[in-house]
Amino acid sequence: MPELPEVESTRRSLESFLKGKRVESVTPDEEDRIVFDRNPPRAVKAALEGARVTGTGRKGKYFWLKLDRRPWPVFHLGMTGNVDLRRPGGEFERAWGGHLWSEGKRERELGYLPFCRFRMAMEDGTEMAITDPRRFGRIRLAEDPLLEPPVSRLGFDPLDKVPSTRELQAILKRRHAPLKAVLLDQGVFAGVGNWIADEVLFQSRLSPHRRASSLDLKEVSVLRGRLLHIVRLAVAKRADFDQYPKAWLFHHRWGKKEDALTHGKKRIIHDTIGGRTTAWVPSVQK
DNA sequence: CTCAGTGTTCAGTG
DNA sequence: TCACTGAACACTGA
Repeated sequence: MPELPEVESTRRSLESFLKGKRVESVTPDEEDRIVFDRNPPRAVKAALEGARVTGTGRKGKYFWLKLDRRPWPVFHLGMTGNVDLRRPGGEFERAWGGHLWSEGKRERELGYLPFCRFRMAMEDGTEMAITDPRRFGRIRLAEDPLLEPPVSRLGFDPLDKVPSTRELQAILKRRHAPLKAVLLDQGVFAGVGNWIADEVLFQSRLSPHRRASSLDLKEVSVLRGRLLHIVRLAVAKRADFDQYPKAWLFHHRWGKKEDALTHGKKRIIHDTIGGRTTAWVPSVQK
């Protein structure tokens, strides 16, 4: 699920649950060499246990905990990763969405989270868990996340420093790939994922097949404006889908239904562009 | 049984 | 070197 709004909402939850607290114990999945691809589980455990969380950071879809010593843990949730949190004595709840949603009843009763790859308990009993069925997510250590790959290779974060329309046009001028593919390029638009890219194109009335280099200044300006609007609104809503405006393509794009229509009753079609399913509306997007 | 999926990386090619 | 494309990764659920 996680694109920028889900990850930023997760970071904010972590900030409120963990900041200022000391890590009591860490329980990684000891067998997992996929999620822990660079640093073994025991190294992550050693880095965290006994350290105090002083804050959190994020760029694009990567986020990290700041500790009172180095290195710091850096997380990526991949396609199916999620963070669950619980207050002392409480139940695990998802770190993003309108309300922190509860896990299923069975899991609650058993105190068990399916596909749990990492668990951390603070001195006051607060707990954080990462679940990830597909294991495309990653947990790594870094001395300074912003200065080392992969975070250092990211482009601009739409919530952070955004290039001017002219600067953005200069970047796009160099790219001949379809606009959709370039929007997904984390080296340009850090944090943009499949649904945000499609939503930006829909609201900008631009075809996902357009070559990025073909946009005129006005089109770049609209694209830039829609990107900022969509990301800011989604973050303001804490990535609670139900609160996104009814007119957003988001609510109608799922399922690849043959007869899918937008809020305005326009036909939605699905193409594969940049290797990803792209939902778009030919009668609106040119 | 087959296939797609809210993501990233790497190999091959131009 | 850079840009682009498609496959691979891992696993569930439709």
